[in-house]
Amino acid sequence: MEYNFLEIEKKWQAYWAENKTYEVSNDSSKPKYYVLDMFPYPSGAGLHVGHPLGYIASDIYSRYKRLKGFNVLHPMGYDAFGLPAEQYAIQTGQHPDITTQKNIERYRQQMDRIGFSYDWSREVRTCEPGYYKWTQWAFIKMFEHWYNNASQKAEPITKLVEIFAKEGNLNVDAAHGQVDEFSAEEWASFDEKRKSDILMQYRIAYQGETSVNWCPKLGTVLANDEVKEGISVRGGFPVEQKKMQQWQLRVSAYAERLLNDLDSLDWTDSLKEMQRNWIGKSQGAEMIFKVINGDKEYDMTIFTTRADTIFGVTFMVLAPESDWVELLTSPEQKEAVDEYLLEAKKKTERERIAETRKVTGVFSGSYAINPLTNEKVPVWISEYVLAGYGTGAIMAVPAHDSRDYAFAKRFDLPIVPLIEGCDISEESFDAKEGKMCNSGFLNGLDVKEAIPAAIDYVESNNIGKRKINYRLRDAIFSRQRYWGEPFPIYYKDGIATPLPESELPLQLPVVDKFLPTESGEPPLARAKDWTYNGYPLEKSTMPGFAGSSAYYLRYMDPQNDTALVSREADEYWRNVDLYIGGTEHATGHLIYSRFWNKFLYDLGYICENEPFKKLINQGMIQGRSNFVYRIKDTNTFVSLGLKHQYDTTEIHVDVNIVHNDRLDLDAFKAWMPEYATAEFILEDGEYICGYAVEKMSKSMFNVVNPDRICEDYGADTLRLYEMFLGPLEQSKPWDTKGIDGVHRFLRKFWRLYEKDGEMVVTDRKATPAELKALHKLIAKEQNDIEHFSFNTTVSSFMITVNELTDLKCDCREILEPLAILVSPFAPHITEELWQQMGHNESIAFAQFPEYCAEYTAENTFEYPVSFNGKMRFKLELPKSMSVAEVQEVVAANELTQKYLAGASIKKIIVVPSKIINIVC
RNA sequence: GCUCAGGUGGUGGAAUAGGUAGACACGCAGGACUUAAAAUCCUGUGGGCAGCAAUGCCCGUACGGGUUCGAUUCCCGUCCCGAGCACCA
Repeated sequence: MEYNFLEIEKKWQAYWAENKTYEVSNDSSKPKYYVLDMFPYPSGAGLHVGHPLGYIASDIYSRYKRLKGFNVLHPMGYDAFGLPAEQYAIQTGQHPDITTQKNIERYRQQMDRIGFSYDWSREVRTCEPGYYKWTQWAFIKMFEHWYNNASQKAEPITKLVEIFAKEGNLNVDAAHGQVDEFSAEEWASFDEKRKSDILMQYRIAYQGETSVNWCPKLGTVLANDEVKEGISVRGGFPVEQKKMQQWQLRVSAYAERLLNDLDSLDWTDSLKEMQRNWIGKSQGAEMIFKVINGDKEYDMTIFTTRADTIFGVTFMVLAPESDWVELLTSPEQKEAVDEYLLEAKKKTERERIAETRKVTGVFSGSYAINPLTNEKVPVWISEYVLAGYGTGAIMAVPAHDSRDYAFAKRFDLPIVPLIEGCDISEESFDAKEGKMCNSGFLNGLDVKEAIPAAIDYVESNNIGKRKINYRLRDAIFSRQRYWGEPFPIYYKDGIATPLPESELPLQLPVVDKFLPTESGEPPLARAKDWTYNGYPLEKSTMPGFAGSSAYYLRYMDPQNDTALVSREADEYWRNVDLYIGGTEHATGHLIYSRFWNKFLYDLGYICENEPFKKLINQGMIQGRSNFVYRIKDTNTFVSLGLKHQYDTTEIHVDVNIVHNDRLDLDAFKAWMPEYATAEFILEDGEYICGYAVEKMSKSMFNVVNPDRICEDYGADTLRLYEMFLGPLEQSKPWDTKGIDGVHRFLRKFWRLYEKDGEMVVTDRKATPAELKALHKLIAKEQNDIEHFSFNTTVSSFMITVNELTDLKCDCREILEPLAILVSPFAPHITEELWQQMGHNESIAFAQFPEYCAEYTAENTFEYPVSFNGKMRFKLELPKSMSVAEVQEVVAANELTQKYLAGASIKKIIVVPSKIINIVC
């Protein structure tokens, strides 16, 4: 019987579904292991071969862990709220729920076909009320808590109110927004609205005016990680800065913990580094400068990491959006400043980035007094200072900061060097090294000593204090969209109030259209009676990352309608042991999830401080596009090797009608009507296509659908081939060139068990050579899988099967464990073989550990013998021999004498089971 | 500009704590079976030199140095590709 993968795979997929083979219990005496994939957004295009890469790897690991005796939680679900479904709804009027359900169905079919061992009884969908109830619940909890810097955790807002009533806010060390100091008496005198406004500045989920990334084309605001180079990640539309009232999450309160706890995680260094950069901790000092506009005087605070350069300050710079601009613009300069601000405002974020190196600015007309030298320096306004970082104002030290230097050169401002012997004629000297000069009491100190010395001085003279700044911003949490979680918030006399928990979930209302209203309100304003007890409900919805921030907790206990996750379920599963997904979430989802997890941890709802212990970033699978070359103004196509003889146009051709870069001519003619009459200039009777590695996308005609691979080769071949392609973490183009080799392996594997249509598995004793082949594989496979080196594991399978074929192996003693070893990679074929051998219980795979223990390893080793590092011959010796014994044997060996050729041995280096080197 | 990860045959890639570089697979070439093809199987396949031959020798992991009996692996410098951040004071 031939290896009939279509029949086999259909049979076992049905069997697994019917027997609920992969459902997993929360109640088990086995140790737990939690393997998670980043759940997909179900897009209309379906899965392409790139998507399953990580899923196949996690499935292999899950199956492996089950074999090793773990109770494995391996769930899957859908990140179902999102922009594409809504954009589609706007265009077609089709409710996003309908398209989403349809896409999910398609995804499920595609995933089932690959033979994943997910426990589908635990599936979650972020757009279902039963799920988003808990997203809303968490939001209310964040609304009802504040972050206490003293205890380094979230605490109930009711406790804060008690403190305010007792002693005001003077001694409260909290993460907060703009608030003035007040006493207990003052607090008592405030009205409800004022109290509510103040508390809002402390809440972890809070509402406030902020400069946001506004995307006019999408009609919504976006988070920083949803914008790349001034363009929206989804859709690719320009983004501008706009001040708006928005819900936000005080992620910045957790900056220090998010940073510190990275050390405890088993993530790649590059990913941790990305998060460290995103959090962007910098230590420095805040300093107060007196600023004078005509006869008015103010104290202005700036932030610097280089307090030591205070003697070199020759001007100050404000961000154009800074509140100081209005206060410090002199009447004479008003016109020039207004003009500059207008220019700056007109530019989109993208233009500002593009003009990064173009120096612009305007003099405000005011002056600042250097608190150490009492020198008077001008205050300028320039785009190169960012409003959102530090205080939006800086002291400029052109000698030792490249940006200040460029500005000083452009506007002809003085430059005062502060480090002995530094050359600042061409560029600033930014390095933190050298001896200070021109710096009063700091003279002679090394820069590294001068920084703390300067800050000490500033602190003891009350002109500033030590300060740590983070680049991490609070997450903007409102979206002016329809297809997202509604906020469980209503406005009672203008005061934002959470719904009672019993009212959750607050379901997404019915609307007639999905566009914003004519007056610019979000789509929810179209809903009839969008109120609670007669009070208006919040009209914006939550962003995409809301639903994905805690989904891994929900899988632990997906049907629970009284808690996000029960205490028992959480204490059993704890957190994700292995998380596999793309690196594109490094500064989005992976920060928000860690924040969300830490918040719930602070409140005692869950027992682990970090959500994802180990994380692996699978590489992207790129497309491999093919090209044909049309001779200009004809319908004739010339093969790659001959195209230089003609003037041609390069045209993308569907990779599905190209095999090993050879074009299928008939399929090409049938592909599009305009090519029906195409003519070809061939080389050696074939049309050779050009190729390029590009992103896999419809427009490049390079999308390869996994269904098609399953159809032609089978799911097991697809699984093996995706792993064989190269290291998991590496990005690589999809190229079907090698898939035949992998498919050939599976057929060889099949033939090991079956000859001439019959199962040939005997009960004879295995030979030493057969046992050796198997043991090599067992040792290699365990080590490789633990290191996620799946590509080399597949190679080892091939080697072993080749060896056993040569040995004409037919004994159960070898073939039974071999099937088990291959099963995580190719589960369908191994189940079938297992069954045909007479083992009906597929669950018998659990015997794996016994098989490993039963066999002992080889006890001799073939040493390469080198002379001064050059390998000469091999020598087989028992592993149990001591180094001294080996040295003796080697010295006496006749081949040694031959290669010595009269020279004398200086020493013999023996590395057990590695090498023998003779130094002579 | 800063940070991180890389650079190995015609191709994808192996080499686990510094120990036989190129496993395995693709491709290519030759052969077996066949009327023929497909499928399958076998052999060869980094470069150079010598030899009828088995075989032997030399060079080779981006480039230049260093440490070592021995370096793809460790250290220093240069070049090149990729990713992330990008006026963060």
